[in-house]
Amino acid sequence: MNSSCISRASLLHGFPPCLRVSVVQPSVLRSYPMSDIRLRFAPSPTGYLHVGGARTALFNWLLARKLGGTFILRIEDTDVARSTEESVNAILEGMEWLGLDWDEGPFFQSDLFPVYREYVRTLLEQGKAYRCYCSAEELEAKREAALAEGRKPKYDGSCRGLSGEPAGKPFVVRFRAPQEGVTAFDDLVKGPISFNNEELDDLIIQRSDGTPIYNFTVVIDDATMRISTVIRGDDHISNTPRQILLYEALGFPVPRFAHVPMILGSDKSRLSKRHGATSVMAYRDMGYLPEAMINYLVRLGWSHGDDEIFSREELIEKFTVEGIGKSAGVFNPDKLLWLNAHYIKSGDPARLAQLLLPFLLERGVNPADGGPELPPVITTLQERARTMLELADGALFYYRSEVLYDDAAAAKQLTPLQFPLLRAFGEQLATWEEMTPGGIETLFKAFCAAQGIKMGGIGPSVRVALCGVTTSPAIYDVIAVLGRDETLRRLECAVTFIKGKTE
RNA sequence: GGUCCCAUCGUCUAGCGGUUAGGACACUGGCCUUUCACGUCGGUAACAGGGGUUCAAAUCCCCUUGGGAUCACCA
Repeated sequence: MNSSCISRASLLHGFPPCLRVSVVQPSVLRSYPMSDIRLRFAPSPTGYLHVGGARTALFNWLLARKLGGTFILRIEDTDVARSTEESVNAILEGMEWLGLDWDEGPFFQSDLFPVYREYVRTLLEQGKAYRCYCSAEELEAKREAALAEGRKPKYDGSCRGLSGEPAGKPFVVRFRAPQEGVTAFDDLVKGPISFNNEELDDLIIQRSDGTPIYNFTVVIDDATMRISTVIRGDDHISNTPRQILLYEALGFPVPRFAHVPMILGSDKSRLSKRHGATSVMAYRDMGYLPEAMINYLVRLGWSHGDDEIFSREELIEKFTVEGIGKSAGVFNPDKLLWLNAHYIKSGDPARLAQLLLPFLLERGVNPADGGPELPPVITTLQERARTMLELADGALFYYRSEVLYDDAAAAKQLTPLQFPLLRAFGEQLATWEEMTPGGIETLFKAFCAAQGIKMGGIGPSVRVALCGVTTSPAIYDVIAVLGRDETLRRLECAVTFIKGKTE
């Protein structure tokens, strides 16, 4: 291995003592010697955490956890104009919601500008970079002309050989890229990829305002943070040869690359808002569980035989880069919904109760104000809710003091014909001992036998009396959760309602 | 347009020379059932096209076609 190169690089180019986040530095020092496996997620804070970014983060996190490596979060905010603090917070919030914890960082590239400038100076001194005085307008004009004539819109190198330095004139710094030869790498997911160097031009590494540019900072950071494998979106493939050239010019070892395919919308174009929500947090607000999102995301582009359901532990155990597919995949909300339903169905009611609370409060219901305990309520609803929204809506009737009768349901089930039945059933229930679902079922059976009716003769009207609607959890469960007193109260209300109707 | 990447049911995918091409979502038929669901049993549905290599190709190679990415003083 090239570990000697790595340690040399880190010794020579370690972090300056000026990192903004104070908790960061001790962990840097502590973790560096601990592991050679170092992965990172490096989003740019120009928006929320979208599902594509989240999946990239997940793959990095999974590999780090599987191999006992280190997972680093780095915020790529070198574009001061487009980066915002809200975006940083949104990304952090998304990562936390998904449970993707990081071992080092978050680092901010904007804190490292002096470091980058130092490397630029070195490259300049070594003649591996040069000042370019062409204006942005000039360049744009040349590019358009080239495109119009069908030539490559590539920098013409006019400042390559400049020696005089017009003082005071603004300049950018360009990397002097080799114009011949081939740059190749063996991508961990795509296989061997190579580019002719003549396709590459002298990329700008520092703007005229002195700030560095992504393709440069990403190399410096991945090298100094000793990232062993770079897992990122395959929209970065075409950047990779330029970056490799930079690694070499800087004398850094080149990391391994794994370019994961994009996520597409239903029309197979790049996933965007017009396909629906793309923000991870939007899914939380729509009532999705983080484990469903994780499970969905990991299966979009990664597989382990025919397995579909993975716990976090299983993922850490089974994840491999080899399992990542090469082709882009369509984001399928239906499957996400199915996974969400699965996790709601099999989730721990007490935990779901915690997660459900905000949705309930949003609907003006606070279980703390009275009514049945939330976990048993959830148990009756789990297999009929696909999202937390549906779970919340389904739980409302338990907590409303007034049952809201659906017109059609009341018209059909709360009739004078049912009046004596409901009243008689209430009388039976008032003295019934066993208030468990099974016990209540026994009561219903006995009641039906005594009245000479079938379940269909009493069940539906009791349901409407208690829930107000014709669709609800199993009626035995509802009664058990509501309790005798509340059930009797609602039965009485229904009886009164019928009486009111006939008068 | 140049360069690069990709190609199995509608969608996510298994397959890594020999399979009746499997699973999942969705759709759909039956069963279960006091409602709605859940569950369960079954069904429809794919190797983009053309050349090779091979006894044998969804699997390997080439071409075509189709999709995507990228060509910024964005990341």
